[in-house]
Amino acid sequence: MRIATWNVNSITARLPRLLAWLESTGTDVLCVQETKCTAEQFPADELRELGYESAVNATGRWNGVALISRVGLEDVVTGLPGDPGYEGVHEPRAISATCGPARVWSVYVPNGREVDHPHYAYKLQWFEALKAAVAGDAGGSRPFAVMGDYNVAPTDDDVWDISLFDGATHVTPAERAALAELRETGLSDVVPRPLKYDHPFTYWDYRQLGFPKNRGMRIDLVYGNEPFAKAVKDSYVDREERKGKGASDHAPVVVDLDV
DNA sequence: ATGGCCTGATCTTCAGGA
Repeated sequence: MRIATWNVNSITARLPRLLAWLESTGTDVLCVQETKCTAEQFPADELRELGYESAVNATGRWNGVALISRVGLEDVVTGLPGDPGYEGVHEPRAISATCGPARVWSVYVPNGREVDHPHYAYKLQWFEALKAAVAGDAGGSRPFAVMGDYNVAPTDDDVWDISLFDGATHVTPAERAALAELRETGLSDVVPRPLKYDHPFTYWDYRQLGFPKNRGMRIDLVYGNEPFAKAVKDSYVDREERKGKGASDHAPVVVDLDV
């Protein structure tokens, strides 16, 4: 089974690329982030024509997550149980379902903006709720993974130049501690291989030739439990999809499972 | 080419992204 995660930065703007990519890669299950659409605008019909079911948690121009599957989509849970909310709003940042042999989450962790911004405290609270919500399945015997845009670079090597991140979000000890606590529920970081250069970055800023200069970050992560991790045969970042006009600023992370 | 983003909505300017 081929499973992947991809922050598409608007599923409406990305639709032609998304459909072509699903067909060319033969992906069975895709976790999507930043749909940037309402539930009504979500392209369920176009996906169904390709043979995919979909489940979506989206409310408009910001955030939004989805699961797309051609191997089953059952027991959908929309949203994050215990979600702390931001300014009184429960944003669409999580959805989970059973897709064939695996239980899967698609998550879009809050950005945090600045370390002293309320959004950063929200980010850490959101991680706490995520940990509590996934702990049971993480320790279970069924293949299970939390996949998505974590908005945290796990190590200094996961950004192109750590010296440029002094005081910035995405690399702070508190954010990395949140990742470590999440792993302690029984999850491990399924690190993909890069298709070029020496590090599997998954995001490159649109600005200042970030992609051609490989000024990237690895912030799109696959956290799998032991049965999931044992089934991994290959994993890679599809940087080809970051190329050219009409690309998202994130590349898909693909995982091939022997399940 | 010596400087260079993209998205959708509040829609010709903005917030947000990371």
